[in-house]
Amino acid sequence: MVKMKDIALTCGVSVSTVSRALNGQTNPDKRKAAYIRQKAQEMGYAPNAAARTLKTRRSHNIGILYEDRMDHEYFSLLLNELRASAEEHGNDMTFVRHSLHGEAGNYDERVRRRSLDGVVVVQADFNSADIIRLAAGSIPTVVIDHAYEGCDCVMNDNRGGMEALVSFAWQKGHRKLAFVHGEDSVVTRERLAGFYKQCAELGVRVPGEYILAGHFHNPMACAEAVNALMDGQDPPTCVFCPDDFSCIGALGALEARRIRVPQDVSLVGFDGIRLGRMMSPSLTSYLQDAESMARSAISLLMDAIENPQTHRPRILTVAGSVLPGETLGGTK
Amino acid sequence: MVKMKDIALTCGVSVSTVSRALNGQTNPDKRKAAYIRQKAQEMGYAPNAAARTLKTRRSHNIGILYEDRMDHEYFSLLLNELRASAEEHGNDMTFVRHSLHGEAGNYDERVRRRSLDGVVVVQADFNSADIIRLAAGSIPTVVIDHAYEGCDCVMNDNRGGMEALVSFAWQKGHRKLAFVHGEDSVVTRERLAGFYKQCAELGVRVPGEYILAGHFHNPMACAEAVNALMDGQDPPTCVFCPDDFSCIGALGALEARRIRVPQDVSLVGFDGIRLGRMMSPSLTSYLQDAESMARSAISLLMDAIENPQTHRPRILTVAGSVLPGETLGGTK
DNA sequence: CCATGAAATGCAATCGTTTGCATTTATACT
DNA sequence: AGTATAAATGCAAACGATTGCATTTCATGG
Repeated sequence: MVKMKDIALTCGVSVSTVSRALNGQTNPDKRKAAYIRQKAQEMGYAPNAAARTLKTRRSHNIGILYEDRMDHEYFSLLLNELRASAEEHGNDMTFVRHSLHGEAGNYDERVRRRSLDGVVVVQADFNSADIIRLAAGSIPTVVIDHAYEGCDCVMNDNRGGMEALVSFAWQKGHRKLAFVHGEDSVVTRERLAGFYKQCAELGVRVPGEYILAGHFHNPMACAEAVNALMDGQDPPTCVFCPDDFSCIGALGALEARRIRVPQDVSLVGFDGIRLGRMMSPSLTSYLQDAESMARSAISLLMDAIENPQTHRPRILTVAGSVLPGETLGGTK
Repeated sequence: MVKMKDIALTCGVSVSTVSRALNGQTNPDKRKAAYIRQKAQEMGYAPNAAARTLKTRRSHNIGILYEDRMDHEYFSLLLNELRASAEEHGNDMTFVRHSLHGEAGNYDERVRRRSLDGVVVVQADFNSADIIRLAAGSIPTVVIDHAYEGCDCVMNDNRGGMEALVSFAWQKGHRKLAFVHGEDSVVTRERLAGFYKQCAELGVRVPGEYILAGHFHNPMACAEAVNALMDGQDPPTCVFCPDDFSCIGALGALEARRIRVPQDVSLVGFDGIRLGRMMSPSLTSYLQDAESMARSAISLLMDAIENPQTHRPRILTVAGSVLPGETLGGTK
């Protein structure tokens, strides 16, 4: 493994000079610096990140906290954009371990151990003491799709998205709107708020039995909820699902009952996954702008890392867009 | 940031003793070691990975090389299982950067820079000189779904899977089997081999026009190919697609032509994505055993890392299973 | 030609661990 | 009790970079 010392030897200069030449300092004069850089290149030099981190206390490596399985397209996309954005800022991306040999996690400890410059919390149990401690601590942290007091957050515009979807359904003539929502969380509360607000705005009455608790990313739970809705006295004409994946469960449930979508009942998802556009009937959904969210998150994080004294935590909301599809039709 | 020196001071011992106590060496006697460990815990000590890496040349961090977007469920699953498996072996997982500030990648250099103990190549341009250099180099590397001479590889049983699918369709009465395959690669060649072999075995004639080149994970390309097949003189009764996602494109194309699936034409995918089971008609597919593949890959990698002298590269094949679905029906 | 100041360079300490070797302390045996 | 032996401990040198400070080099102007 070639190191600065080797380069110094070959070039007949000191290690300090090599360091300064390679790091683009002003000191070594241009010709010599260029020469050193060329030699370094030729010799296949790669700076040792561990040594650099040890000395400078900057690892140029950011942590990604992702507890769940990575089979949710929205999160996969987010993850990918985060990585791309991190790379653009010259950072690597390391997963922060959840558990090690079965023992539960102490995220703060793991981040310090690897000298990570900051962390993006993509998906986690937001009520766990461990995450809360991390968010409240002094390590630069950006949380996605959850809001903590005094911590940087980037959220999809769940409220606005829901409002837009409700309006969209209303324009198509729907007046009986049901909402199967996901687990209690900031996301769910925002969507509920948007749903209620827009219904109120449009003068749509929402009977209590039209609001059901389901689960995110769980087609079976959504199917059950839809069955319950259809068994009710006065079934809705349009059902909003927790997400696209769940929506597909709803689709299956309706089909099993010989209820046609969208002729008899319309369905609306959330996320805007690619498959939703390909399948038939295509899903009506809300496309979250994962790329924009990721860029914002990394921007916030970089600012927190580079300007720790002036940085003030912010909560950013990123708008998406309604994605029209065949599951939402007009009413008779 | 509390370090060994601080613990040493509080405990009235030397740094070496702290180090040995914490690393479970035999040296310090049990009582003292326990005391030191307890103090360390109390003081919130986290070992500095950078320092340790610098000294020991082991980072306990493995690289993941993933060039493409992470929106392919099979790869997402694989990635997740790799991470879980890596963690079980006490390793973190860091993405190996693809490009930095636009400049193309030199993977070898990036791996050395971070002192990564090894790399898992999940998805990459297997023909690029850069990947080939990495696979041929001395850094422990495991490649997934591609075969390099003298390098550890873990492959899904593409050949066997294809054979099983062909048999399955044959049992259902299909005799006109078409295959839209993905980009040229080891995976595609294996699947083609399996397809031809099993057809030959069963005495099924395969006209040249039944074999079409498509693309992986590209529903539109697959739809086009299926259209071409249907426009032919003697359309097949069953079409094998490059993967489930593409298969959905085929489904759409057939629907657009008012060809019913599976009554008129059957479809078969590959991957076994979860959505395929939820949607309607559900997809007939081949479920790749991502968990098993990931575990094998990490096992191989750990062996290569820990026993560099005795380790001999191997090519492992992991079998999956046929996933019956509604897109494959019997023939009249 | 020499004094002067700026630019270039090198020296050496440091970051937090690990570890071989020397030294101290404890243990056991005669 | 004295000695041989083993266990425990500490010292100090790495690992590969960065950087403040001292020193050298060099160009410039008087």
